[in-house]
Amino acid sequence: MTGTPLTRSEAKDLTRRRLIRAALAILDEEGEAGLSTVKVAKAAGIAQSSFYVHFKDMQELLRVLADEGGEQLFAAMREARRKAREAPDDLERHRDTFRIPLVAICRHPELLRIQLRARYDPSSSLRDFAVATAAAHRDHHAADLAALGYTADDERDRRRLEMIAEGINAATNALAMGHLEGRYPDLDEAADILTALSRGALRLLRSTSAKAAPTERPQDEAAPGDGAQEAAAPGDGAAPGDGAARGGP
Amino acid sequence: MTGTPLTRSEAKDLTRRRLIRAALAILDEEGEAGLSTVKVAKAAGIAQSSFYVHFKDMQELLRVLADEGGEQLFAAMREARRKAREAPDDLERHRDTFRIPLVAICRHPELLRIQLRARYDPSSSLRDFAVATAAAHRDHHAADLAALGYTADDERDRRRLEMIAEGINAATNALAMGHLEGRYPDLDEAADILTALSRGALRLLRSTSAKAAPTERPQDEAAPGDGAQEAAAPGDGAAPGDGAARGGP
DNA sequence: AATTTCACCGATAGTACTATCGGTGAAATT
DNA sequence: AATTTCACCGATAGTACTATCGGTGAAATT
Repeated sequence: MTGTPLTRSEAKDLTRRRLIRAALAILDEEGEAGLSTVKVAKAAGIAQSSFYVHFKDMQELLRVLADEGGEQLFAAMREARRKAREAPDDLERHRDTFRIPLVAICRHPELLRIQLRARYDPSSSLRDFAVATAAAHRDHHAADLAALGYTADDERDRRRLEMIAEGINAATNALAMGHLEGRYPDLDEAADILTALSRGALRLLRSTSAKAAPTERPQDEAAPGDGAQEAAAPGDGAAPGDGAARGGP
Repeated sequence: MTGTPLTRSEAKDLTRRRLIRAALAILDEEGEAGLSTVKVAKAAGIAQSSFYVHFKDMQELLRVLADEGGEQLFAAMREARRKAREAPDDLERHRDTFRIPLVAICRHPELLRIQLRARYDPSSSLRDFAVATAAAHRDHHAADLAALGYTADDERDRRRLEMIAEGINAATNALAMGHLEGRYPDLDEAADILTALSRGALRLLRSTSAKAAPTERPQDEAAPGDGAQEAAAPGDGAAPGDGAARGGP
């Protein structure tokens, strides 16, 4: 309200941030097609032509947005994994592995929404970013599974881990969006479903990789201090008529 | 090559179809942002202004496209379920429930791609269509699970079935796209992963719903002739430390 | 105090697109 | 054979946007 003794570059930086903010809001509300220098500049409170004082063109603003958004998403994910590792017991910990990403998504849904849209849109300037982010999440998740003891020695197992990670990530995104759309009011329920999905897939991985290399002990090169690793998988390799029976070409 | 004795309305219908074809191709290759009456008309071999002989505006063409595409997708899905029911043994049948949708998607990837893009894009004319299609698939899948004996009596179970269906569908789409991007060359492997994911989730559903209503026999109102229903779930309600332990509000 | 810098402005040329309108010739109808 | 219909055409007015350019005044520098 009182004095705003801003230096010139501070003021510039402030408008720059206002532009980015405005772009993010418009992107979320109207989509990439609704984005224009006119709208962004107006929303930020400057003339359309002044847009170019801050960015070469809209493409550049989007690139900056992608960088920052990616950073934010990744930070949220790191945080999630960290918190999950801190959980009191292994049961809560495993559930948190799914609940925390859900919560993180719901805190900044616009980032995921924008990413989901751009992922398969060839006309999107954010496509490369979206593809890279999705890949990073997938690899991160797959690495996490590997650290849990589901080692992937041969090509096929590695691919399986990747598929599980990608599938679970897709399901996580879908349930988070469903929550935001009001269909699944309780995030804990969603986390339970994801936990169950994950367990099922990992059980498959366990049993067949045990068949492929029966003498191997997956704990060997696992992450430190993960004693109980996967409380589930009771009957283990016993799942009777599982897909494992097939011996493809 | 020889004579093309087309009646006037036949010729008109032909150009109309060419317009739709062209729009679909451009939509897939360049996205909704790349679509224009200029491009579509040119690709169909007519003048831009003649576009309006066939459609009121681009919006209308997209609506027609959505209707036809939705019909096609749904037909493919019905076909998939039908084939799955025809499979020789229950094992193959269950796997086919996942393999066939994957194959169907890969036969016409542009339809899914377009749908995935529009799903969360507020600027898309196809958004309503995409949302409706996704809901239809989810409900269809959930109904399928219910028919398998996973009855959903109370609100919570119904929601769980829906979440599983939505999660599995999202994973199916993700793996199909991954296949098309060359990451998962073998669709059978992807089907195995989906089967495993599904089994895990259904095991959860089984065990907790058995706890909630222990005397109930789910076969009662299930689809006819599904004797073996879910070969898996061996230890059944025994899964030791599953999420079922939690009794949230 | 004089000078320079620069964030911002309004005006505007250029681009891409939509949607209408009058005209044309062959198909369809009479 | 005469007339009508209509799928298609080219031209064009209108809209929305991008990106540049010269100008301005306050901040920053000298």
